[in-house]
Amino acid sequence: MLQLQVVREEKDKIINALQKRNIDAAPILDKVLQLDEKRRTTQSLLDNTLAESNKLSKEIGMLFKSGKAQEANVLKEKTGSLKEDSKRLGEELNATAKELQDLLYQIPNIPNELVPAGNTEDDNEEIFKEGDIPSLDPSALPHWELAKKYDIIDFELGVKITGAGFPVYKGKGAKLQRALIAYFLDKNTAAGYTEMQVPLLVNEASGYGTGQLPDKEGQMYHVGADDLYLIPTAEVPVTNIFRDNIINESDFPICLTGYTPCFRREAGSYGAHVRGLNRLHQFDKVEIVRLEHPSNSYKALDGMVEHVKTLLRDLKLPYRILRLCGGDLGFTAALTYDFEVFSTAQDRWLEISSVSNFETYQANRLKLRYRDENGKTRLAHTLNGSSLALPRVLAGILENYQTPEGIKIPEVLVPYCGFDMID
RNA sequence: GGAGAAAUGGCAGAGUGGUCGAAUGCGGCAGUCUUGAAAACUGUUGAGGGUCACACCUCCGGGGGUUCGAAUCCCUCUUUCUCCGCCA
Repeated sequence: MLQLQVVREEKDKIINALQKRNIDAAPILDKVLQLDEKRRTTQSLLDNTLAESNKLSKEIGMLFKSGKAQEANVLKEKTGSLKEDSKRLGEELNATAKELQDLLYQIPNIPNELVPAGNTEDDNEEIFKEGDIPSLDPSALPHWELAKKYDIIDFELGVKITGAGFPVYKGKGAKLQRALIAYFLDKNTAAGYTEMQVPLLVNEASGYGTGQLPDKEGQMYHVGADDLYLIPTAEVPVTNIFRDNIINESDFPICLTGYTPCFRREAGSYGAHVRGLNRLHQFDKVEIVRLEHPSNSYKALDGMVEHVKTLLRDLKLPYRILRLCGGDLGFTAALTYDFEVFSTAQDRWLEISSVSNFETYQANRLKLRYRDENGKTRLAHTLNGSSLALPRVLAGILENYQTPEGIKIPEVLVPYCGFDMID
């Protein structure tokens, strides 16, 4: 959520910046400013009314104490109309504040100046590419065929138990998955991130805090009986650890990592793009989250990108990094880098990580602040990234490491797996 | 799931109708002393709105009510603790 103060002071700048998202923000910002004005006027009227009746109450108290009950009763009568006024003004204020809040929720984050203009994923900017694309045998298979051939992932079984998009990992497939999780967590921990295990269901306030609510509730599974949401990413519970917190400036940076399953309802895709592991309702992911001082958050973002690079380098997977364009940028992000692994057998890039700086956008909703050197509270910056999303890494490994003899295990994972070949 | 108790500032904890945004202790910050640190001492220290700055307003788990006036009384919800039951 944008800060009101920023909207007040930099309206034109915001309108300009949001054009990159192909949004004309002028009408909504005008409405916001108008409501803000109204809110403040109403607040001021209410404050004066309350001040008046506070004063009278004090006087009445004094009078009663000194035995002047009659005079007190005269004053009492005066408070009646003040009470009505303050009730009416209070309701008006609440209604205005709510309307204002709802509008602010609808405005996405301001893109960083590095964000390229553009409408779709085709307009994303490739900024880095590394790793050799292996030349596979013409008989090379996509991962869903390999999964069947070596009996390591069973999609039909998942359909029986739950439904489409809930695969069952079997034997060496399950073990490889567990190895990846352990490996990623170890790497993240070594890089200074503290490992956390967090709840997989969150309440409504947490959903609002990181921006999944309102508007995107359709993407999350909702447990109606208890009004809880299954997390779509560890970002939600991990970042919400700090909701309503004021932290010391000296505590920056705060670096956390966590492994969780992620649950996404993901409506509306089709064909090969959802085959196999490409798109699931339940998948595993290791996430990194950082809380940063505003002056350091972009340096931190670069640091996170460098860190994710090392994971892919170690796995010897060919990948590229994209800077997302305005049209593809997430609602809450100011700048996002996507990592994609090349799936040789599918002949396409698969997104496996998304690393973003949210600046103060989430922090404003979370009321996540720090105290600066003058003792003033200011909003912190939040960042997060996948390190990494498991299924597509798995797909990439299966497809790129396949040989006529079987699927080789990337060297760094062999100690975690306890085997070096799936055959 | 049943019975009882409780929810106050970063933490502990006082406050049962008016002068309480809230005693006190710890912690934090600044200073004195010290070569430096510790200890001791002194001062300071909740958040939000509002204002050029003040004034002023709101907040004692959430919501509602009684009252001229509520941290304090009433209703309700949530959470925590103790005991019992069930259970990985």
